[in-house]
Amino acid sequence: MDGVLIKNLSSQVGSEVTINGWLYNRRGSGKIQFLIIRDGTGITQGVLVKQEKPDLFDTAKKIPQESSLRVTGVVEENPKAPGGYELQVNNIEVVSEAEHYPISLKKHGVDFLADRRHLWIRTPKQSAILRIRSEIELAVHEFFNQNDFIQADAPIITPNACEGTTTLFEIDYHGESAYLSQSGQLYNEATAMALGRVYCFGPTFRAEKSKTRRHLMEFWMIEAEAAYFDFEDNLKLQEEMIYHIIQRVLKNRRAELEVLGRDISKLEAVKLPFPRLSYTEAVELLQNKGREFNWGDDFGAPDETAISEEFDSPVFIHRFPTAIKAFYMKPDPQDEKVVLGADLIAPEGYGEIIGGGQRIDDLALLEQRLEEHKLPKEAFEWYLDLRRYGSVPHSGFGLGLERTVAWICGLDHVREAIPFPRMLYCLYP
RNA sequence: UCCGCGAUAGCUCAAUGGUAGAGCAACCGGCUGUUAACCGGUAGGUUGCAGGUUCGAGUCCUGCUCGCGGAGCCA
Repeated sequence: MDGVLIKNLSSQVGSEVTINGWLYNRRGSGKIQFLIIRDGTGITQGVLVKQEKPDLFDTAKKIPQESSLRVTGVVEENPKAPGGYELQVNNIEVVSEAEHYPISLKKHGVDFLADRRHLWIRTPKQSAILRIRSEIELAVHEFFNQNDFIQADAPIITPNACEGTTTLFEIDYHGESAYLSQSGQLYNEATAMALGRVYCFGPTFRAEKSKTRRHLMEFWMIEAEAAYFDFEDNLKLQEEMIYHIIQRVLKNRRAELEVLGRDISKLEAVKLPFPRLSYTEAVELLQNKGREFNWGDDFGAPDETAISEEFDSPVFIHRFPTAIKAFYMKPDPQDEKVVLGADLIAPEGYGEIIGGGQRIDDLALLEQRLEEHKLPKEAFEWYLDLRRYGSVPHSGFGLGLERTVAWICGLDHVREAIPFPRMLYCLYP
């Protein structure tokens, strides 16, 4: 259909255009009214003066909130208008008159809005978040493409657990037990041995009964894996990717960040290289801040927040005790008590957004680890093959998309970082 | 699974154990540049469910249901 996007109105001043959109709100008096119109790219207003077009004025006055309409008018610049431009309306075609809309523009609670998520996403803040999410996804693809990574997606339905420890969603696979993927990493290691540098991007499922602002049952993860990448290569890749994402969002989605009221200076403060803290140094930092923490414990959310407070950029915590990390993590040759793994902690208390590290490339050690973790060796035979046939040093990581979106947008809960969040006991809509 | 908090009009919230109320939304009317517009009026209730205490319970007690926040686990 013919039409101009609201975001492009600035180039149409003086000409008559049609906007295909929805009626977001209406303001005005008995003699003049302002139709607030949204189209997914932005918000503008149509102006109607009763004296000039009495019939159209009365018709417009009766159009209910969220009706779909095509508004034709002449574009004018006006600093009072949302977005700086407005339409002197000449015609309105109501595409579909809406029933009484359940979401008013006033204050609502989260429960109420979450139950109507399919409508909530029409509001300026929610749609701004989803536009930023899309920008982040584009930035990721662009970054990997520029760095010679091939997208090779991992399966969603898997025969066994990758790490074996977390709870999985079980499904009936034609009479056989199967599970929804909780990580594509093991498959990434296989594709990396085929393609060199790979990444996968898709939904991931965790059935843990987690009930916090950082957890979803279904979330999207970007996982990269590269052959002949050592631990340091991997950290460098991660920080450059995050930096690239931030720069692209700052460049292309500044207006959306402003809609969200995000403190943009916090994002501009992110600088390369990111600080690196060994686990042991992080423990000392926590102890110096007066927190009770013993070497060998894993960090809780409040610990991560306490560490991130010390830095403007995301901070790497590396070389964790072997006992608290996954079976495939490569031990540090300098100190066998720790592994070459690192978490990236986002600033402002947003917690871990990346987990990654160098993988064990030695067959015997990997077999020993599977035994120690009491994992069924048969299920991992194909994975062990990767060490039998041309094993190489390799490293990778996984980035949680929703946590990244929440951090960049300054959200207080990851549920707003995805169009339709799947949370504990929350499966609708 | 554990700890804490909550459930009153469509929504957001009030109401010492003593007649359930306001703002917004809806509906009617007014207003010539609005910015979650504003002003006047109308209508709107099995106070989450089931028991109990009391002359009297939205309010106190017990159980249940649902929701929220946090912990653990993790991205």
